[in-house]
Amino acid sequence: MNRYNPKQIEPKWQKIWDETNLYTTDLKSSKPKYMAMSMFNYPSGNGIHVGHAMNYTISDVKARFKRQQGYESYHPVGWDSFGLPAENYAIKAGISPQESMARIIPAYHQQYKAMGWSNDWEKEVTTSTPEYYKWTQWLFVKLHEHGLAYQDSRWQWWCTKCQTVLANEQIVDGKCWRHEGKDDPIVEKKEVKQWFFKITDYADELLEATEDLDWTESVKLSQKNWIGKSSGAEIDFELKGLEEKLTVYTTRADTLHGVTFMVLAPEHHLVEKLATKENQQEVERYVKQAIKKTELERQSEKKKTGVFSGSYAINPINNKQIPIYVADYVLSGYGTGAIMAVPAHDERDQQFAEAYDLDIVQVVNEQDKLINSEQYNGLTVAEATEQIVDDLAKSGKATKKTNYKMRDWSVSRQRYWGAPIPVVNCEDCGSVVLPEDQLPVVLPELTDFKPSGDGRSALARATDWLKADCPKCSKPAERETDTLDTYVCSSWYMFRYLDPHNQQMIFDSDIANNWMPVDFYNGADHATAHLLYARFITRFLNKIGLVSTVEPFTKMLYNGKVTAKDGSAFSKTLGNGPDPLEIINSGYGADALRTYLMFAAPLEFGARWDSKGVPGTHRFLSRLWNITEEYLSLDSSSADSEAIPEKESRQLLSITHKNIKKVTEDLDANRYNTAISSCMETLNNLYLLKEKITFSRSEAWQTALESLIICIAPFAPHITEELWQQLGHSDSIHVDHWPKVDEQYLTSDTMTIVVQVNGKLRANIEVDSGADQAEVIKQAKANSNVDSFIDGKTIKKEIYIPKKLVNFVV
RNA sequence: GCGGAUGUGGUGGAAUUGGUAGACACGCUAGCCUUAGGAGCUAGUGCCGCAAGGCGUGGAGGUUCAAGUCCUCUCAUCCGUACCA
Repeated sequence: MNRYNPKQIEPKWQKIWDETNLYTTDLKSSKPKYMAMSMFNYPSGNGIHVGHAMNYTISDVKARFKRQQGYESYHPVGWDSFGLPAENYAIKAGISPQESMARIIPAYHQQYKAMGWSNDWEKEVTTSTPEYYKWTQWLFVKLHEHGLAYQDSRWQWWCTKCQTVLANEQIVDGKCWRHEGKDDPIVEKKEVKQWFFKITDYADELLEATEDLDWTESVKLSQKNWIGKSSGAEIDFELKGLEEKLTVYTTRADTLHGVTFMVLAPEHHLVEKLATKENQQEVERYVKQAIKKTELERQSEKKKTGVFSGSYAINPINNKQIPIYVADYVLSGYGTGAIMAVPAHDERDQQFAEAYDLDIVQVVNEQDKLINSEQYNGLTVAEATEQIVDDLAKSGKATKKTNYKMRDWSVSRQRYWGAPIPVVNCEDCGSVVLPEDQLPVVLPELTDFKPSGDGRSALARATDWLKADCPKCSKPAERETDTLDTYVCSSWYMFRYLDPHNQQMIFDSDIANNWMPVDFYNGADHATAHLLYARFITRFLNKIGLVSTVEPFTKMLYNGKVTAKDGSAFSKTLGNGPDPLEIINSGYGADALRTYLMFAAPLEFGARWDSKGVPGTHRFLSRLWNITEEYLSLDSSSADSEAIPEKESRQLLSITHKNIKKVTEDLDANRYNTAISSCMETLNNLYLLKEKITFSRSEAWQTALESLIICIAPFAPHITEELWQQLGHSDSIHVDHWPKVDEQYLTSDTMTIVVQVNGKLRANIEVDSGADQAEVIKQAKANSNVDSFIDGKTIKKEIYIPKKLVNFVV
């Protein structure tokens, strides 16, 4: 008998699948479609790690399951190949990012294939190729055309290591998302001219649609918090001795009588004007020092600081004079960058008031009613908020206003390795976006990829490339040296997967309308950034009529990460994670690795790495192999091999169909771990049955084995393909083979009834399936163990749960 | 702080509408077998107890014939977030 040898069969089938294009998707197929994918990979020199193995196996199992069920299933593959690591590597190693990608990506091909993932390689997408980024640039042009891309000079988070601007989403614990190590610097602020995408225009619809998404709840919640909608009002305060007004945003207009001071953010444009002569020096000093501070420093400072400006504002509700302070606990980026402070009802204002000895006036009592508020006394908070804003609005001093935490998406990066922003800067016309027919703006080849040193990217060194004629006035001008944030590339790649070679359009709308949204999407990261950007861009593509869907991903599963045995993260820098290829090559094979990762825990939990785990699933697969080999070695020529007794056949088919039902339901519901355990249980039962009943080349045994193998196929594609073939099939198990549950085998002649006395288990009895309540209770009482507990006692109550349980209360 | 989740054997984890707690796997124990291997097979394995039986899902109450599951309080851990006016 052959032993199970993954080292032999896995490469064999990988080669056959490749040669027969088994996983090439026909996007125009008449079959129902299914698209399952994981967030695509950022290729680095290190190759795949066990976390990738986890992510892509999840979507692969899904794609395989659907393909077996008869869907035209698409499991795409691509590379998010622009970005910093490749550029930094290029600076260090002295080879161009183009060159290093050309080396790295083919190595990934080998690894993906070794994992047995059913990717469609004909439609592979690489974001750093001009064929792809032409359309990333095109997207920029279109967004600009529709008023959703604009340029603005702003204080931006700046990573000194990357020498580039960062979006809020790219800051992790006050540090750059690429440099969050212990010795890495905290981010700084720098005023830079940037391009922005106006995602805030879509804030409301994104927020509203979030509720209905079939996504992991925690991601939905993060997105809601990230958008951070709040309803309030803007209120104008007149300034003593100044023409200008000070506008504040508040959600608590009801507390207007409790305002005892105003606070401006240090960056506020009125700070300079409001600082009186006596206070000027101190204000300037404070502002200078506050702007330098980083978010991390502000966080660690528990004490509120600030300075008095010397000026006063007039409270529009009662004309009282209120002192104006400058303090860094007020942020310039939120609301209007200025607040009305109500120390009695806001903790931060209270801390500030206590530190600077300012008045605290309570205006709301414990019953949430207004006090010390003149004609508004007695109103509830909700009533007063409404009425005060209405009253002030009559004289134009207040307007209702909705505010969002979410900022516009900054997309400019001062880096070489990205899609050039398709803009020409002309002395006369300013920044001019290129017309479509001048795309792509191809990234020039360079030898030195370091930022130019003047705040611009390395592209400033490409002197020939820099020269371009202004599309408006045709005068000589200079190209933009910033490139696009890589999140732009990844915000629309799922569309390109559907039409990767199209030279005329970003993608074909007919195909996209058939295939979008993606049915299943998973990943262990990017809850807010990428997943929000992709939703935004999809909505934009819908608005301009390119696709009928508004959401990119129907189902999003936020899976857990693979961690060390104690639950701690594998460190990238230490490289202490297990190497999937090493595990495969050591003889356990990809099937055992895949099965372990999917079996170890629910997908949302992630898997804890246990070095005994893969040997465990390898044992399971070996047992599947061995029983099949033993079955195949039975004599198939004799007449009595045809059939086994009806009762035995029924036993076999009963466990078989129970398993089919369980696995089908679990795969649909993404409960992979219990699907696998059901298959293990079924296999154990087959081993037991083989000793108890006739083990022969019979239809029942053939069906039992084949069904089990089909159910395991999404997890372990190689061994199942091999056994399928050995069982006499010439087609692939992976296409259009999924068994139907036959209900007749799910019922049985007898049922097991649990018998309790006073809620405690006393017996399990087997009764006829047709038995009624009286009959079941009669048999329950007849049980000797039950009898010993009820004998001589009065039965107060008999509870009967049909087909399940009897409980005697004595 | 706030928001969200999760607490079940030595370990990872199972348990439809409340109805046999611990499926499946790892580990461990004993026995068998052999081509002595990273094997394979069989049996056992929540805790206490010789047993009958009792106890048991972070803790304390409660509802119920019956609670891992529902309610109240409480503790712990993890994740997200960070002065959002």
